[in-house]
Amino acid sequence: MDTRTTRSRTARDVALLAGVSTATVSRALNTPDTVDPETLKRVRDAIKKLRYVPHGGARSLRSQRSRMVGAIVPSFDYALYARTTSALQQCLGEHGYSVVLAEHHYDLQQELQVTRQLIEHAVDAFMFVGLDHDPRLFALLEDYGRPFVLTWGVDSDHRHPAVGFDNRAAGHAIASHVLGLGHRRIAILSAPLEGNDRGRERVAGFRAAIAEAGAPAPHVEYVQRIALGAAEEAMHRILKRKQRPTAVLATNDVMAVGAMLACRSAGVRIPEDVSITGIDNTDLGATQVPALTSVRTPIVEIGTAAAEQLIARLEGKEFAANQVMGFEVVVRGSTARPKA
Amino acid sequence: MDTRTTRSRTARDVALLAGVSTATVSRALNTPDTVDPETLKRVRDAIKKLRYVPHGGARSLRSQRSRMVGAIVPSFDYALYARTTSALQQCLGEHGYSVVLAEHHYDLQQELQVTRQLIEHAVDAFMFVGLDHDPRLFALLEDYGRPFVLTWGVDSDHRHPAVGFDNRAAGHAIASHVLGLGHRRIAILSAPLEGNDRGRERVAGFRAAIAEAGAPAPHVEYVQRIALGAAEEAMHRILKRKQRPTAVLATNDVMAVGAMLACRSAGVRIPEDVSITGIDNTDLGATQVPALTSVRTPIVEIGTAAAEQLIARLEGKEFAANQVMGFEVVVRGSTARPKA
DNA sequence: CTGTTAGCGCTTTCAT
DNA sequence: ATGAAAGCGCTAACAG
Repeated sequence: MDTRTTRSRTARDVALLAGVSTATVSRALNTPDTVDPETLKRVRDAIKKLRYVPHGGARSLRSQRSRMVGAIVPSFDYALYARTTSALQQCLGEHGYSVVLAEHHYDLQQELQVTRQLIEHAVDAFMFVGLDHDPRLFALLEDYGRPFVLTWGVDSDHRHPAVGFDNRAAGHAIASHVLGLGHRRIAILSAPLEGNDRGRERVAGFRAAIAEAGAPAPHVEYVQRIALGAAEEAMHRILKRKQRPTAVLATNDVMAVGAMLACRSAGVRIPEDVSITGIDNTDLGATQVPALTSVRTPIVEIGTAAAEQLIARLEGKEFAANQVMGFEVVVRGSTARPKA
Repeated sequence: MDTRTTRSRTARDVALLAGVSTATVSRALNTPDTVDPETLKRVRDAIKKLRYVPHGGARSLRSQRSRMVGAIVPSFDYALYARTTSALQQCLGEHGYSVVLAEHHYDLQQELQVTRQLIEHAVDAFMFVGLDHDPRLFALLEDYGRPFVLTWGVDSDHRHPAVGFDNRAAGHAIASHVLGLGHRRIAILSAPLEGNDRGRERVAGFRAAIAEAGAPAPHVEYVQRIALGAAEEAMHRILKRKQRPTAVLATNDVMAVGAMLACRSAGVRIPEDVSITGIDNTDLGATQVPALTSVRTPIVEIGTAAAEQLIARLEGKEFAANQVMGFEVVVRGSTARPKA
């Protein structure tokens, strides 16, 4: 069964109604200033009357560009990527590009797969999250000449265009805050690190700061999935250890809030009994009682910068391939000096 | 500058390498069982070797279908739509469809605009949120023969396919819970209602329950945007009123948590001084102290059902156009009997 | 400024 | 089971 039988209006129909050729219809659409104002009006009227929408497939077949950009994120669920993508869309939309969004659930194989699918749909350029990717992904993008930008990290070797911030430095900064309060027995609550360079860098930053301060090496507790429930379970495991830490550094806010839930149900007071920190400064963390100490990361700026870079490249303009943005530790009620 | 110069592999290249015609390449891809197993293998090897990805534009030009589905939501930011869309993608992905996501920021004009853009990109079918839409949207979809499904509501007149739940009943249910606790002086904290049938229905449900209980008509305070800060401001306005309500019904969890923030900063205790309720049962609300009383809505089920319906329609199978799902009031610590 | 023409890469008859 | 050939709707090159 063909559900598409109704599609009929083509440039030909518009041309007929306006009394011009299809070439003129095309010009009216793409380079209106090269068309006589009167003709232009006739064409536009015909377009409106027929509710004509050009066929993007035919267009991309011919012109080799679709004006679509793919944004491939780990998960829609995590509010951060939603905000970044939203900013990306906003900016690209203003320049006439559509955004095709896909998620890969932290599976780099699936990331490769969906990218292939989007290349098939003639997507012009890509935004990816993080620096860790399957080598075949880069080969594919190279093969098909698709510009792309990595986000949420800094590629210090400048092997690929990337806009983001230094996750290791962010981890270092918030760990330093906690160490500065006097904590020495510290645990790390870590998201799964496979194919997750952001998490890995953050943990590396935690460890570096702890080592520099001369404190004992931290226990690292891994969380199965980036979800409140999983983080809560992991925190319960931490709380059951004989040497309970006085501070817990989580690799992101979701992990940290999960830890808070565990403390509440176990009757452990924050920050009196244990200090907790997140990273990313989400609403989820900021609205807790006590409010979560975290790192404000450049969520929206990343999306905007990524969009601007891609637009520049698609239009053959100059662009800054590698951009490093700032972050800021936001101290709130979930951290305090350790007792005695 | 052409950034796409690298694109070269076509069905022709594959055909040449495999020693067959392009027709056979096409068959190998689309109807493999009609191709000799040996030939099939040769073609598949060639495809792999050349890293060939078919050109979707050409395909959709010829076959009139792109295997893309558009999901058009008010905002990526609000976690709910992200979850629904995620479920939609999951389900469609398993059937070989890609999802193109777009947001319209509660602007029905812009919704029409992006839909047009997606039709241009040959999107086969659509999911929209809510029942309120520009009449021209339906005309456009009709014109181009694109199946669509509305979500997050029930179209009791069955004018359009819709899967969701009864927002009015949900509002009625949670208001009844609050009334049952003995509250009579009630305020409503409402999201902007323009083009937002979900909110409107929820408020209608609140009002109906209040009227049925014989309580005085509620004050309705409008929030500028669906954002914590805006809701917090609105709640401060409520708290400044001479007759302070004993309960506040918010049209969703974000509004409710914003109200909680205002109470905290104003030293108003929840639930002793004021009870607060949300709708949608998000993590944001569930993790507050006290935890937010809310309505669990069928977030994931909606996405899955929408996907299943669209797949069925695209494949010409039977489908249930209108599906109504359940919800459930989740009572937590943010509601209690009013004092004295 | 506008029309004619060719062809983008693919699928689909129609032959064989 | 496979190939030859036509053509989907559009844009770019070339005339005029």
